[in-house]
Amino acid sequence: MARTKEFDPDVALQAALELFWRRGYEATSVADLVEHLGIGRASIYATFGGKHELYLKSMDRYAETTTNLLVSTLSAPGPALPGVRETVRRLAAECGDERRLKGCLVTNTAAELAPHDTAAAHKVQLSWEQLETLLHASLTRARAQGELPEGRDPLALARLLLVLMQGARIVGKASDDPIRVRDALEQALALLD
Amino acid sequence: MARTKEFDPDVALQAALELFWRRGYEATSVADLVEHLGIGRASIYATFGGKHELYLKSMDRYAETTTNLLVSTLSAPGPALPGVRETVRRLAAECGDERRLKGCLVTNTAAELAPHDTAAAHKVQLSWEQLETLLHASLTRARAQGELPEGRDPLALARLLLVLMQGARIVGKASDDPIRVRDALEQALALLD
DNA sequence: CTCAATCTAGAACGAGCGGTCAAGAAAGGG
DNA sequence: CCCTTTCTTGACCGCTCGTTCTAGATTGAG
Repeated sequence: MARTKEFDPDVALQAALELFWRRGYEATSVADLVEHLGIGRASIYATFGGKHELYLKSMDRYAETTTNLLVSTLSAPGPALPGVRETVRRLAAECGDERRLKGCLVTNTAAELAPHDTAAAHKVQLSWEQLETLLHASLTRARAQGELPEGRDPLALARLLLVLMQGARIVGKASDDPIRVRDALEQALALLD
Repeated sequence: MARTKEFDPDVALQAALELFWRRGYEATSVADLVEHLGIGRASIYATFGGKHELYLKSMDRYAETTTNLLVSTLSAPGPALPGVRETVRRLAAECGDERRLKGCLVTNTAAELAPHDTAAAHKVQLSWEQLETLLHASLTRARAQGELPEGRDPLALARLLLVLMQGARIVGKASDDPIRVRDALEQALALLD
């Protein structure tokens, strides 16, 4: 048999995610990854295949985590709107502390890589499709349960929230005034009353 | 006297803006700039000072152009809301053709540079401040003229539009379905009725 | 104990980066 | 015509990038 790995690939992937999330793709060098993952250069290439593949795998890990959180928030029985509000308000809270600097990995990827990296762009589209679908489902349920006034379009509202959430991540990243983002998000939530 | 320049610095700056706008900061090399500006490497450094300074000057040029367009659209006499609607709908139109791939230089800068480039971050904040102020002014005028229903908060609405517009640029960049962005923007415009 | 397999550590690779410099060309006042 | 000044050209700098390779260490089956 062969020698056993001295590190946990899952832990290393999480560390890579943190780094890419905070600094972006181009600004993260392989040397940075070696330092923060605590494993050798060659081990990274043997385990993950290279910088670009590692980034894509980090995106997968990120999507799993956020989807799980999203599903559990939006799938509570009973009224559906509170889950939607909580999702939006959690975002507003993140834009109010230091987490805002990292933004959202999907949003960051859309801005930095999507125009010239089809694999990354595809993952971005999948993530947005999923978020839109989950919001659409919740809003449809809300309307069926009478939580949403007549005449509101659940799909269009879901798209509004989707686009607004991406904007909030971007604005939060470069604007140190959390009130601006909170105002915007609260205005959108007012559309649900 | 000395030899005269063989190129127009203004034209060169505009070409640099186009390149940075399309590809971003890191992905644009000095060699790319030499090729697209049609001037020598040393001329770039003598005229603009270097890649980073050239980027900041490109941001200034971009801000001038967009501010001029914005002001002229929002400053028509009479009703104020049509100008706001036109501004938002023009954005929706841009997200529907190939211009969506470039996004907005300010939004792109916020995503790529703001966390670790204070000079760029400052220019981003100025641009947003200006957009928010102009929208706020128009919405305030609209309410004073009775175009906006009672109970609407002009500043909060301006912030909603600001954040939403940034989101639209990002989503438009990586999503080839223009309906999604248009739905979102139209939903927001519905808040003005 | 042997051996094949798989790990780790780190040197080394070519390519590309942003930036600089030296040499020659153009312009116009004296 | 000369001379100072500023331009252009293109070679060149040191450095960092992502990736590969080599050498040696560790593993467990036979």
